[in-house]
Amino acid sequence: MPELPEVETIRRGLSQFIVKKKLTGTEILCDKSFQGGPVAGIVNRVRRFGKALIIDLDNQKSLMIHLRMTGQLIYDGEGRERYAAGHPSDNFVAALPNKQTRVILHFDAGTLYFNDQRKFGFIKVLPTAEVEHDPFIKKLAPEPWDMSADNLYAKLQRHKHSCIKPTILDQTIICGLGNIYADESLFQARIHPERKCGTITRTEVARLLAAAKDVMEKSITSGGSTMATYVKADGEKGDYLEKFAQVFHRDGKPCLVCGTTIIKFKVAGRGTHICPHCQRPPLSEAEASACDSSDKIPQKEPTNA
DNA sequence: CTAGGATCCTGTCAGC
DNA sequence: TGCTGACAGGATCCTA
Repeated sequence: MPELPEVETIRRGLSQFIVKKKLTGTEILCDKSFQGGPVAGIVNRVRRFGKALIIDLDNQKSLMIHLRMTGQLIYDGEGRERYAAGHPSDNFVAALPNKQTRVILHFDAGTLYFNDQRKFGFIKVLPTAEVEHDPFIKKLAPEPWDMSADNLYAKLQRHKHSCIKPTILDQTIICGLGNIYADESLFQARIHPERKCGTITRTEVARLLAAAKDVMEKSITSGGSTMATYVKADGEKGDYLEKFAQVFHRDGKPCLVCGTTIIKFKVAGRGTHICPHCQRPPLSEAEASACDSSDKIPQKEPTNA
């Protein structure tokens, strides 16, 4: 799915097109993709909590939308405009609804299609007052901009035996990072994704937090990333990967910092990209126990040729 | 409590 | 061409 920058890009785009418009009804093409009863009303605003999008109506009802891995939102204006976010494919120009359309939201002056290939995403109707008490929303950690390095360090200490990468993908630890930005942040902070959280120094945590903010800010500024899958809410392709990605999907290519070949491997089941020179591998148990200097960053020389 | 793996679902792509 | 297995920008559930 889109990560935080993509969802924020979608939020900004969608706000322009549906705020003040009237949602007149819904068509559910896939029961799994929609929770709740019939809904209608004027759109007051479009909010975002982490990677979840919230459309508030003027009658105390809200729609919560989570795109997960393959969701996309396509807004058809009054004939001319089509604004899309999510899986670009041909859905942006093809006739809708199509095979992947799960829910259709009818507005008085347009139509919003929720497409989702893998059906992991969903739209849920709930009272506006309950949005912030929703189990998913409630559990979300602060976003990097609202979190101190000390706070993050303390949280990582509670998972000291876990690898750093899957831990920062946990939205209850830090909110907003997904697979791309986790890889990019770790690269920028020069931290190997398999380092145990307990070995990450305060200095490194500060660097990681700064990197997370930096890569996501840059992506939001450029309108979100694209991997042939995600485009801006106005249908233009975001170009984060081309412009800013240092490691993601660059395996086999030279590191832009040192020239070492970027490699891809799996960490906790997720595809992971690193520069093996810039991101030194973690120490082995034996090496770690031989090193008792706590202010020293435990790293060893790269082993790649 | 943490840690790791399986799982939801469909489509695409590489390799026979 | 057709088949098969691997994989995919997320998050939850189950087990140890």
